[in-house]
Amino acid sequence: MRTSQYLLSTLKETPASAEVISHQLMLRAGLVRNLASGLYTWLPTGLRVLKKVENIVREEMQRAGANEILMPMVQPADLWEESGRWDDYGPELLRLNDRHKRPFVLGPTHEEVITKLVANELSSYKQLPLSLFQIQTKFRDEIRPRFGVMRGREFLMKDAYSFHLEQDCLEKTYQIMFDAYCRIFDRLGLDYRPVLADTGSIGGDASHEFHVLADSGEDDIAFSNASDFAANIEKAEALAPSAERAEPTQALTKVATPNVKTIDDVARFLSVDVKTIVKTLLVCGVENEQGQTPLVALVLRGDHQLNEIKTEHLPQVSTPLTFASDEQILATANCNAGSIGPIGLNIDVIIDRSAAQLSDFVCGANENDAHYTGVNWQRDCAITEIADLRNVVEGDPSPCGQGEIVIKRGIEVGHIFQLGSKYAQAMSCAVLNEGGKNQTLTMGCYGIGVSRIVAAAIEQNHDKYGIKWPEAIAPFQAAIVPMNMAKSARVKETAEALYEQLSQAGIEVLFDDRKERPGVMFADHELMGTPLLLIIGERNLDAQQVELKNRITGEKSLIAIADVMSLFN
RNA sequence: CGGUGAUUAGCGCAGCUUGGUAGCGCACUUGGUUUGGGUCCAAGGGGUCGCAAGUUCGAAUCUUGCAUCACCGACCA
Repeated sequence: MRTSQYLLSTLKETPASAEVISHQLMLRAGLVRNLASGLYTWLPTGLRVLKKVENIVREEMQRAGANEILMPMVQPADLWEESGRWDDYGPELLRLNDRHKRPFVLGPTHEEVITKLVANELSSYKQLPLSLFQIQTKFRDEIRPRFGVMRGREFLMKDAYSFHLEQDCLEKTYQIMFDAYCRIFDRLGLDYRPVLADTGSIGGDASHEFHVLADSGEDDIAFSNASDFAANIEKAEALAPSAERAEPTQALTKVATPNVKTIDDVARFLSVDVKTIVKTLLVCGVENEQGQTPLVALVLRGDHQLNEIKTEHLPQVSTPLTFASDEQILATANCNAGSIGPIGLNIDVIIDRSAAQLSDFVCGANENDAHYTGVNWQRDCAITEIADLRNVVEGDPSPCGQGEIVIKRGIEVGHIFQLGSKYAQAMSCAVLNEGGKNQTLTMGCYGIGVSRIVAAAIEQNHDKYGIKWPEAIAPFQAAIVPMNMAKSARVKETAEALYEQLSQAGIEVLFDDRKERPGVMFADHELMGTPLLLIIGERNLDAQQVELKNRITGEKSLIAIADVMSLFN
């Protein structure tokens, strides 16, 4: 490719809207352009990278035995009604009508379509197991698109689905997919970790997310500093404190705390550590026989954060997790948020493991502008139920039993999941088993955010000059950069000949044939992250040499023109 | 969904307080100059100032409404 025929589109200045480095560089290097919130056009350079990522993913999925298919992006609403997700999926699901006013959705994922397909196509256990995948555009109407293609509304995803008669077969395929994912991210040259993930409301036994480690990531990952343990913070268990609860030493005392509302206020007002305060959160419970939804109280140590995923798993708590309104709080606790405590509440009270271990603590008095000090469990307030409600924090013992928790940020680029039979059941996806009986299938699903990988790779591989692509996904393998080609016939001839030779050999080379000064060319190629520059100038032509510059190492060297081809073997 | 801010040329911004012919830098075009790290000089092209209504002789500027975009928050007990 010649730059004179190519849409280079590099920018000197960073567009103001770009927050994270990958977004800035994707705009500056001319990879993408924004169309509307969360919607991006892929320019030639960006598309080259995207296609390379796509091909690696495709090759490894095929190697793992999956068949590629392509499903429609627009899906009829009745499929979603059949699975129950028309009501459950929420506002991220973009719904639309056709000219006959028939409802459709833009596919955010394809469990419904694929399960329907397999239900129609398969009739015998002999056809199992079966893995299918597609690489296709998805649409999710995100509440807050951000970070460029990292969290766009429209994005490219590889989604694979496997179908099995039995759980052990699913587990085998799950492991094959796990290994395939490791190969994919290894080949992409990314620093990644598989981490335990929550299985969500769907249930199932196992789920792993694959995270690229980067400070700009939106997920917190809990690692052990002494083992391979890694889990999404949503999933990481906070173990019960090993120490016994200390005996009470203080008397229960009600103190006036005018205008003291937050935990920090309380700590400051009473001059106590936030760790000796408990906070009581009121959330909506599940509907009872009378058709009412009572509140549920959650008690946590002041310095801890509620883990919403763990909380949603509690049978008493409604899904999705909903915090009580001010009116509900007043009706239940006789006070405003800010003065709630567990003592005397006549609703379910669920106490976090760490909060349950406190003694002589502080809590709200269920009376505005009042708190209790010297509170002790059992003496002042019965412990009815203890659960793991909080996010782990650094320094907690690792749930694997070895070492302490360390927390890092990650970008989720893959997620594999043992789905079970939720969709197969809903869509009547069954085959005849060996005994001639209809048997509902069990499924696995396996996703990779292809477009997100491009951004994640940049987050991990850049410097002040621009992108430093891992070789496997660089838009070009090399660029030919002639010095003053317009003035030197020799330089021009050499560059043209080399370009011809490399192109013929199928090397992806960008020939910078613009009439630009060297500095402009160098800056553009460094911004775009071309791994290897072939610099052709008068000064080395007498010796029949070109200069090489490596983008990753910055090393320069000379090589005979005749030997250039050998670089690409 | 809540809060904050923004919207003026392809990009980055000024002008608005105090209403009176729409500007700067980058990019682009032409000519010259320079040529191994974003040269320099000159001359140009390009904007319904987000949209709509209002005030006014006159609105980018003042008023109101709307839209879009961005950031923050959605842990309050």
